[in-house]
Amino acid sequence: MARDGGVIRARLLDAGMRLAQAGALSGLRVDEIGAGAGVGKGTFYVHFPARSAFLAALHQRFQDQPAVRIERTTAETAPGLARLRAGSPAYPDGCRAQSAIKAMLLGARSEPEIQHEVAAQNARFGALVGGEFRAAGWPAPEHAARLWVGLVAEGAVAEAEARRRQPPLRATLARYLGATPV
Amino acid sequence: MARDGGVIRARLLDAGMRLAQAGALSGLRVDEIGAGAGVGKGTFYVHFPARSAFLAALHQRFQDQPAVRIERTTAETAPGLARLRAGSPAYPDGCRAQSAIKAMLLGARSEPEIQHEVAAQNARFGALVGGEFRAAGWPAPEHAARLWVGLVAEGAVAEAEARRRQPPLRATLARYLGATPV
DNA sequence: TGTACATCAGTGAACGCGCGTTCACTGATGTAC
DNA sequence: TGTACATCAGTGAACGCGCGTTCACTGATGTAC
Repeated sequence: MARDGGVIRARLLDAGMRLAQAGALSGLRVDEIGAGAGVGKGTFYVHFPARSAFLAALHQRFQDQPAVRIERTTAETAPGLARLRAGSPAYPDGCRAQSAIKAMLLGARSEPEIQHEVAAQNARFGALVGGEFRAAGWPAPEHAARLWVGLVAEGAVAEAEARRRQPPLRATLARYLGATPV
Repeated sequence: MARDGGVIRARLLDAGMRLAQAGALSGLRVDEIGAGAGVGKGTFYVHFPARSAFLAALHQRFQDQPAVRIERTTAETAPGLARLRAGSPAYPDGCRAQSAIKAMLLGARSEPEIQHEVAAQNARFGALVGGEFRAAGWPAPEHAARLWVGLVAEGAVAEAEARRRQPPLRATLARYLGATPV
């Protein structure tokens, strides 16, 4: 594992993502994950102490992608609603490049085994967004942030179901922020 | 069952709600439900053909309460954003009276066994809300409606976690609709 | 009123299966001399 | 270069447990005569 740079571990995670496209996180089976990665069932436990740790790693890996994308997009914008408007499309874009969105965004929060990790992730994200609302002078920035995160996630799920970008949906998102496009 | 007016069936559903407070829907065990209702495990199958049917009934029963409440609240308001503003607090209020909100609102959509029923419920709700946005002249009323439903649900979950009404959160919800309170 | 019989909700032990986890083993790779 | 040994990722059969579902039985209630 140290020697091969984590190739098999990565392949297991890849397989997990692929399988999560089809169903919920709770539907992932250890042996299917192994089979999907082209390794035996026992190999799974060489790389992960338990199924729940795998789920947590999978979720983390999923969230990394939109997070990185948002950072890159907004690095040079000043805090405030403008930055939210600039950064929010990055979230569905970052998700859309991945396949298991619905399982991740809908299922993860209610998966008891990883609820804690997921909540932590969301809180970190919420804190970031809260800063923007505070800079914009909204009266209850934490609440606004929480709702906004939920809104963006819902939008991402909708795009995932439609299987393509939905500009009117993104415009509607922006409108919720207070912009009123024609 | 016909004779007793469905008392035991109701007690099973009550027990299900009570148990769903603690964990996810997927955590509900048939024998625990029976025990919670004070009946034997086998009795469960006298009243429900399978566990999945029970989950669907539970979710339906949960959604009925906010639905009724919204109808009652908005019956005499004209269509449009005003009606959304008037009706939306009814949703968290209707949920808050119940205990299993998080399981219902977060978990149900990703529970493969009842996904279909849940989606149907949401669609019905979304169509209703879509009418308001259309009346208000929003450019993409279906998208707005879907996002709004998600937003209200997220707000209800947040209130459930806080275990009390959150007026600033509700004000923030209203603000997303375009009102800009001081 | 009393007796025999039918019905059916309720019961919980037993069944069966799926699946996460373990473990003794294999064989490839690295190291010492 | 060759030999012996150590290490450790990979393997899959076997284990064990939890849990949904079944089923033969009980006993209360209703009905016929």
